[in-house]
Amino acid sequence: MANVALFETVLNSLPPDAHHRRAWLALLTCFSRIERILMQHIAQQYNSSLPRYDILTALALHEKSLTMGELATMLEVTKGNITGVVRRLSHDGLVSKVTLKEDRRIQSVSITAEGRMLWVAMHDDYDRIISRLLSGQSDDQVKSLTRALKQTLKAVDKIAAAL
Amino acid sequence: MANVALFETVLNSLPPDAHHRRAWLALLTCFSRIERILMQHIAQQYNSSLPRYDILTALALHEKSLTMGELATMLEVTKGNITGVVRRLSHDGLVSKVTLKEDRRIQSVSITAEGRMLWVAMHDDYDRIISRLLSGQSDDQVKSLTRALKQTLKAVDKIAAAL
DNA sequence: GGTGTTTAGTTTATACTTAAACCGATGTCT
DNA sequence: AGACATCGGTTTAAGTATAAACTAAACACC
Repeated sequence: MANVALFETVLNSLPPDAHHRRAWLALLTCFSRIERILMQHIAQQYNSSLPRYDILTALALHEKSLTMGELATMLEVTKGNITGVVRRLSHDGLVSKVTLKEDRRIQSVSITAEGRMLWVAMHDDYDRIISRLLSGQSDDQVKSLTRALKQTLKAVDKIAAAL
Repeated sequence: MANVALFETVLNSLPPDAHHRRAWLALLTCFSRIERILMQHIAQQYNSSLPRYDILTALALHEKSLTMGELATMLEVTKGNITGVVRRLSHDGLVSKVTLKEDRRIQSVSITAEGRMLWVAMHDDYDRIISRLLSGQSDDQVKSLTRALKQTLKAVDKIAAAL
C-alpha cells in the first residue's frame, strides 16, 4: 500500500503553484534513475565505478597531466576525495602519479595506456546506454530538454554566486 | 589552465550530433550543483543530511508508519542503507522503530514529535532554497523544464524496464 | 636568513551507499 | 510435526563523500 516511490508521494502533496519544487523533484528523480543504471552497468561490466570513470575521462580528454587540485576542481569534489580515488586507480595501474621536480608539493597525474584502453571501452558503453535510454524521444524533445537545463544551470549559478 | 569544470571539457569534445550525451551532461551538472547547495545548507543549519531529510519526508507525508522495506522502495535505495540511516535518526530521537507483535520480522518506523518539528523547519528551508535557485526563470520556463523531465523519466523507465 | 603566510595534498572522523552474505521469523506442504 | 522455502532486516566489506585538521613545500619580505 505504501510501495510507491517517494517521487509520487511528494508530487501529490504539492500545491498546484509549487512549480519550482515540482521541477526539482523531476530533475532529481530523472537523474537518479539514469545514474543508477549507468552505475550498475559500469560495476558489472568493468568492475569499476562512476567516480573512477569521471577521473579517467578528465585525464583522457586533457592529454597533458593534471594535478590533484585540478581534478578536484573539474569534478567539483573535495581534494580529499580525489586523493582516495586516484590512489586506487594508481594501484590498479590505470593512472600514474608523479611528484613534480620543480615543485615538490604538486602531484602530476596522467592516464596510462592500460587506463586509456579501459576508458575507451567504458566511454563507448556509457554513451550507448545514454543513447538507448533517451531514444524514446525525438531529437527535438531532447534538444529542448538540454536547452531548458542549460538555462536552469545558468540561472542557478548566478543565484548561487550571490550567496 | 585546466581549471574548467569537466562539464565544459566534455561538452567541447562532443560531436554536434551527440544530443543524448549533451542532455545527460546538462542534467548531471544541473542536478549536482543544486544538490550540493541543498546538502551544505542542511548540514550547516541543521547538522543533518539529505538522506535523513528524505526519510523524514517519507514518514511525515505518510503519517501511518512505514516498514524498512517500504522506506527502501520509496527512496529507491537498498535496505541495508535504510538500516543505517534509520538507526542514527532513531538514536537522535527523530524517529521511533518498533518490532511488530503480529510479525516479529517487521520493523514499524514512525516520525516522532521532535522529528516532525525538525522536518517542518527543514522542509520550509529546502523549499525556499529551491524557489530561490530557480527564480531566475519564468514560470513557463520552469514548467517546460518539468514537462521535458517527466517525458524523459517516462521514456527512461520504459526502456529500463525492458532490460 | 629567519619568520610568517600561502599553497598542494593527505589524513582523520563520520556518514552514506551498494552488493552480497547472513539470520530469524513466517509460511507451506506433506 | 518436520523439512524447506520465502520474506524482512541486519551485517559486512569496500568504495565514495564531506569538512576539518594537518603536513610539507614554496613564497614573501623585512
